[in-house]
Amino acid sequence: MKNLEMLTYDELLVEFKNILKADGLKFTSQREAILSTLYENPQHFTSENLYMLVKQKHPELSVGIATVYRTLALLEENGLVSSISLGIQGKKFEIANKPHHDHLICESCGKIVEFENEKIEDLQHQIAKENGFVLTDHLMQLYGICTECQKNQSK
Amino acid sequence: MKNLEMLTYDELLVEFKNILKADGLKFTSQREAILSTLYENPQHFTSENLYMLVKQKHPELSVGIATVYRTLALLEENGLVSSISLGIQGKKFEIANKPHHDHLICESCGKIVEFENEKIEDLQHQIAKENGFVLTDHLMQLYGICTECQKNQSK
DNA sequence: CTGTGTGCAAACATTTTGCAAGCAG
DNA sequence: CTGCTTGCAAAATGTTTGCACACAG
Repeated sequence: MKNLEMLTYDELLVEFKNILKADGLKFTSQREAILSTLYENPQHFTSENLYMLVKQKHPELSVGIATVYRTLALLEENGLVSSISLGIQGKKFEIANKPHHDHLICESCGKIVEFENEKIEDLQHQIAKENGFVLTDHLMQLYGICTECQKNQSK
Repeated sequence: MKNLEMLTYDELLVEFKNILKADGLKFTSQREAILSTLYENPQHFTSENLYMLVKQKHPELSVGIATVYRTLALLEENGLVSSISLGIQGKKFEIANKPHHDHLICESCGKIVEFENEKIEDLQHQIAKENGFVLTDHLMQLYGICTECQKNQSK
């Protein structure tokens, strides 16, 4: 697969259209609305959040929640979005046009900070190797209390 | 909290009873059945799996799925079981009487291998610190294909 | 006895699916 | 035109809750 890091929206769109064409699928206004909303809001969305925002940004389209689910699944299968599953906050999605990274999550306010660390990635590959696994993916989430919430708690 | 690593079942039971007493809760045969089933089967259970196994092992009790959920929540709050949430496989629980570890998961057969790596833990703390977080917990899951599934796939 | 714990069924939240109509190619 | 895509509502899934009875302390 092409390297998706730091694509512009137009490049992302072309990439999406290519994927659709390759699979005999169609480019629809709903699919574009979902992709553009994800691109313009590089946050972490639940399906519900995204559904709301897409409706708000594209009131002319009648987008159903089912389409959001179906499109997210399609985008995720093709690597255009990635998801993390947080415990109580549910599953969240984000556009995958940035370098691989992991998440640091504030247990108090829900804030998500992204980070990358090559040393850890190396160690992960080493661990997989030691256990005879071929590594395909990984998930690392650090939970803690952010600076601001630490202050608020001590009040 | 007391260090729960490598407790015998009797020690674990005492620990559980102490927690119950401290909270004004009661020790019931259902709660014991669930705890002992978890202890005797140090695997990773979904709520449903555990429910089935408890019923099978204790046919004299009529244990409901609601009790399994309630007891798992109680045990997890008190650190006697821990859970990981796998994407499609759902949330899984395991008894927490062993040292902290993370999981290496085969995407083909679902096998789960446990591992621990101090270097990674150190790096995680360092990352949290750099971002002003106080780390309370973390989750790391490596996904890959295990040795056996690699063989089967190449057939 | 008192109040917690229980199973059951209903309620819930989230996600998936069947369907007939819409529309991209 | 063809058949993929859509919204809708129904269904399925996983989890929680209200309730009346059971039972631990």
